[in-house]
Amino acid sequence: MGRKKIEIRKIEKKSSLKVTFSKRRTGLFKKANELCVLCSAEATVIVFSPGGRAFVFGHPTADAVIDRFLGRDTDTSSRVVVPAEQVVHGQVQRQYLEAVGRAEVREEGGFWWDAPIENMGLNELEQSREMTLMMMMVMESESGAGPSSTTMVEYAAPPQEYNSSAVLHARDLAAHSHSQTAPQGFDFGFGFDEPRF
Amino acid sequence: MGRKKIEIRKIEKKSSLKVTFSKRRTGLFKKANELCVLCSAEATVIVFSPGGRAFVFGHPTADAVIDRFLGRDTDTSSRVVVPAEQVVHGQVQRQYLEAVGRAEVREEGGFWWDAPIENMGLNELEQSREMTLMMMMVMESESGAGPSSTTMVEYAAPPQEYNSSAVLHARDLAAHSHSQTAPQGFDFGFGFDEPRF
DNA sequence: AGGACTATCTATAAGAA
DNA sequence: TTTCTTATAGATAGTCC
Repeated sequence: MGRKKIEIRKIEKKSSLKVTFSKRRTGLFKKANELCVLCSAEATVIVFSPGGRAFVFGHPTADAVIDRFLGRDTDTSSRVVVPAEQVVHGQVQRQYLEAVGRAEVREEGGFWWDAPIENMGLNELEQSREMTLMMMMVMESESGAGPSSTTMVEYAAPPQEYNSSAVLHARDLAAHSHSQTAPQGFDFGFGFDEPRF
Repeated sequence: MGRKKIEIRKIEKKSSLKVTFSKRRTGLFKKANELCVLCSAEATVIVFSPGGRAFVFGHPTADAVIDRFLGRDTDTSSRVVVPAEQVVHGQVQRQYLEAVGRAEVREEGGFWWDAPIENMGLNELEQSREMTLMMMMVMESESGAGPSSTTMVEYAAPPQEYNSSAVLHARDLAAHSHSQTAPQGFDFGFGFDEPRF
């Protein structure tokens, strides 16, 4: 899709690889976003660069999950990469967080699934339990149990390299939703009698 | 990208939505795959259709994780959607599972991370712990600790609607790898002294 | 690292099988 | 609902900032 056709095989040239990784990662997230909006689907994408940095598109839940495994505290931030606008379409509420520089922002209402994310200071076992719950919530949110929120976040890979002065956490961003109330049940546009897809 | 430009907003026409979802999901997975191969990156994509069915592209780990949350046993199968070929590129070994009808296949060597996946019959808490470990392994595998395997799998959404006669689990498929031994460390083509990406 | 700029290549909307 | 076809919209390789 460029000046020249390329084979799909590892790019050996270091500089090209970086550029391509960046461009295609952005493209992948954009595609994921379009799929979500067009089809009222729920997509979560996690990409690890060869250097070990995690880039995430998806639920704030995935957001928190990654944080945990990077050994971060909730107040530790990660750099927001994408959403320049927030959109709410159809009956499945969907919102995009918008980066607002380093401004401090608090959520207006917050989602029902945000609560457990804020519980810090758990022991290892409890954290595991919590993650399980979070994962389940991801699944449940799709079942029509709650609103849906999508965001794209870039995570600095090694905690020790974390630079708090240049990053912003998704959870600290304002959620410019038109409505944060849970929709009264989803209308997917087709019945459940039919074979699901 | 078709005969006509479309707005990125919820498709109301039921039939169009289905077709678009299917096409774009496939396209998204393809893009994820290309990103992985081109850049030695590690991508995991989970898409929930509006009907609640989960489609996954990524590690067999993600595979197992999803299984767990769908309340399935390891021996429960899911339908393989994609990989028509297996590929091994560069120094980061990457392999694609190939669907072989309903034939029963066993892994030749299996990966180091497959072991915990086979441990069934755990209590809820242990399962959580296990999942935690699996998630961590996903992270670690990117750090150069082990080989990398990618597969695309479609999961029937509700366990109760699971139809064992028409599906095939990725873990039951033959891994046509040229080599299943762990690579002697990864060469990402650039040093770690430099800023990671 | 990200943008900007094209020439090209690729994904896909529509429609029909 | 997977496939094929074709016209187009969109993504991106190469290159310069």
